[in-house]
Amino acid sequence: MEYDFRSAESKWQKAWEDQKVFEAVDFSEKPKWYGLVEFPYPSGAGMHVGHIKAYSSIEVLSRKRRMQGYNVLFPIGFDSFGLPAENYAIKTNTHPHVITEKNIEHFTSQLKSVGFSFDWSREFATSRPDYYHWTQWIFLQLFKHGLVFRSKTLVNYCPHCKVVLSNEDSQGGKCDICHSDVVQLAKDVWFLRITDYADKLLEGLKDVDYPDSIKQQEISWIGKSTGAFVNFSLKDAEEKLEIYTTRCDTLYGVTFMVVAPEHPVLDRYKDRISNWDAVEAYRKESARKTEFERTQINKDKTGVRIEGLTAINPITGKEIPLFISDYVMMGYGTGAIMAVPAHDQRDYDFARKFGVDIIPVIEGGDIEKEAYTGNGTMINSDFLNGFTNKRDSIARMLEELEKRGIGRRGVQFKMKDWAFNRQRYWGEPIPLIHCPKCGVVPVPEDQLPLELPPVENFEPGTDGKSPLAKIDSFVNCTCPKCGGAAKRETDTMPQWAGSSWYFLRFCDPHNETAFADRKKLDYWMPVDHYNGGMEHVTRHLLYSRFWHHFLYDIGEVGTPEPYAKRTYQGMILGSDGEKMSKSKGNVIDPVDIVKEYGADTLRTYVMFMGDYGSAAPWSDESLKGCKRFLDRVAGLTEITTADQENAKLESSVHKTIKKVSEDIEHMKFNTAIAAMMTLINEFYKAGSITKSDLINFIKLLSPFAPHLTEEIWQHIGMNPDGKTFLTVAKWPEYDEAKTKDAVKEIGVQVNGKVRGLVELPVDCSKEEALAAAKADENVAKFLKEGNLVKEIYIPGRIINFVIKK
RNA sequence: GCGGUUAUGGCGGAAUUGGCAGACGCGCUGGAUUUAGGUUCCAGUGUCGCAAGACGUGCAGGUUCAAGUCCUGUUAACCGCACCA
Repeated sequence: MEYDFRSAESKWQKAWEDQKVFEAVDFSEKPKWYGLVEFPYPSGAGMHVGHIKAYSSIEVLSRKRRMQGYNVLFPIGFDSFGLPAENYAIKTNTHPHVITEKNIEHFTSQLKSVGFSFDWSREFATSRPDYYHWTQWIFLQLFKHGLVFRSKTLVNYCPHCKVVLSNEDSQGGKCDICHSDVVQLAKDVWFLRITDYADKLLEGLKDVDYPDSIKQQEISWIGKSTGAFVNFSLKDAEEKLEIYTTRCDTLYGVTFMVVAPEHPVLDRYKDRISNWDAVEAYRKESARKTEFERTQINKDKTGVRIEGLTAINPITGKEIPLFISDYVMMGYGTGAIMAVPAHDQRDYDFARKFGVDIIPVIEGGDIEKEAYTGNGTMINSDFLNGFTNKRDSIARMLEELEKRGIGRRGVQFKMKDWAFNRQRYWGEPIPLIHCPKCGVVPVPEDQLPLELPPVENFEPGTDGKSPLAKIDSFVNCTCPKCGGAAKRETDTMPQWAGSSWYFLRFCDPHNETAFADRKKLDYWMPVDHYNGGMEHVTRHLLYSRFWHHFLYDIGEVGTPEPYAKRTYQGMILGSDGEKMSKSKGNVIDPVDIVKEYGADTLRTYVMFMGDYGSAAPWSDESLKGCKRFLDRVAGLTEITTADQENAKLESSVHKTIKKVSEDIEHMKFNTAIAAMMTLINEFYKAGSITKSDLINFIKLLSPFAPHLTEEIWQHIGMNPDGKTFLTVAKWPEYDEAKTKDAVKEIGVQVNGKVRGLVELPVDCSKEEALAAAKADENVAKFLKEGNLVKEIYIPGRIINFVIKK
């Protein structure tokens, strides 16, 4: 068959679109299937090959589901708020809206050229008011339920981007956008209380089908630990200093305390601290350090002893010294610790440097050399002496602490509340109003969307305020509560806000009276299969699960978890094995590939290049191999000349249907394609095939190479009216009986080494099998070398003779 | 330091879960077609060996009739978190 992919691909894309083949129908007799991919940020650079790989898995599954008779929702939209558009706007003095819409248009045509079967009728962009109306609405619900709060605390601040960042956006002490070092600044910040949902986010993982690697990463990010809060008295003071510990049973070994430099207790006792100058100098120094310096260059412990304040070990009553040191973080626990130098290496290092006592309370190790962190019998610990099990001694101590009223059981999370405001223009305005009389007042829901006002200059202010702060007409407003003069919040939401609920909007994208109709949500949700990048596990995935759990709690959605199943794709590396980057010059533009080799070749190659979840380098040669395969598929029409089904070929076809069907389900796309390559090799070897063989073959290939197979389908007369598409034809079924061979060639081993091959009926008896094996000349030769002591026959697998020499 | 993942030809990777290691593709070698290059087609291709055969899944042991797969120890690489009390 003559096949020109350039004309055929655009022809079929148009035909599918005209006939609305991929539009999902709300409510249907068919079973529903909701497949989701992470909607793209419409960057000016356009589509990346990574997008192709990320989307192709759900694309293939969606196409297969349609052929299997499902009502499929496979939507796409744009996550279009964000810094790149804004920075570009600053550079070129163009409105980010204009740039964004232009990029969306460009991205749309690129995505369409690959032939993805998205339901474009549901497309939306998070930066359009009809969408962010509802992002703001959900924010107001969070506010009304006490999950939004403002607090002046130390936050991650990027001096380059001039924005406050969430913990998730500053992992490793680097700004996620520009990779500058993040500094700690005390700022007034809006937080979302994601920590209130820490337990639910942890528990919810038990009910979803995510790979362990994803679950583990979420679990460690949430970082739940159980332990105890213990109150330490300060000598001659009312105040108690509370600490958090996971090993309260080592309390007898506590010989000093350390508080974080930022700990507020110090200010309250300023007058009593005789070396206040030294304390303050140390505080200033650690404040100046970046997160990187504080955590990475930390081998040498530094600190200052606080003169004039003494703590008391609540269990022994002994006086112990108090220090400040930046190895204690204000952001975890209470910002103060009890130090057990005998059994914690950090405390040990500190104690050695500052000459504090080291009292062992667990037997074992060599305290002269290092802290002992292993298990052992409790010593020097009064009522705990003799305990050998950590769990028992902790339980016993907790009991004692509670009895004496000096401590209690407690839980801590590493995860922090979500810093939710950005001092930038291109994001959802936070719908809150500051009223001098009423305090913080939410914008009434009927006034949503609170639209972004036009701005002349997108540059963030040097005063750490958003560009919106410069627009008087936006800032000045009346308080919805008292009607007095008030000021609007001028910060916007972070980039992650819009994507925290977008999968819900796809269920009802044009709704003007609600974020989505509840009946439609109940029909489509949860997402059956969500594929995306590993880099979103501790951000988008966590954030969106949080919002969904919240919406569930307030009765807006029907399930706590939004995604029934989550998978991820491995990265496509440059052909040099390095991560693709402009500076390395190893970037592959998928649009170039579509133009030169066709969308089908690109799609097939991306799915064939290796294990879906693993990184794999790009190879032009392998890509050409896939093109060759598809050309051979096009050539199949030439050999579709047989009238009679060849039994052997028929069996191969059925085996392949089974293999491809199962492999797609398990996301083993590479072996699915390999099986089709094997089959086509058999086809050509046989010389001729039947029309039925061809139809089954193109059906299997259709999800991967939809254009070529659609063209063949028409070519062989299966689409007479131009509307009977292969794309929605019935997925082939296999006959289990025909996938089973009557005879099978199996290996014959002597002492575990293969010495021959015999062809045997699958159901043949042990006697027959062994006889046939022994008849093999080479096997017989090896059997002569010793006495036969054992005969093993596993039908269909192996024969093994054990001989003794 | 903690958690996770991985290690198989020249390369990307297979192996129905303990049963013929290297499917499929790339590359390479030889041949055919072609004026040549490219394309296409045929044959070959783990290593050593003329062969018989021996060896072979990071390394060292072990279990088993049989180990890429299970167990013990070990090394390396990658990813995530990290002074988390």
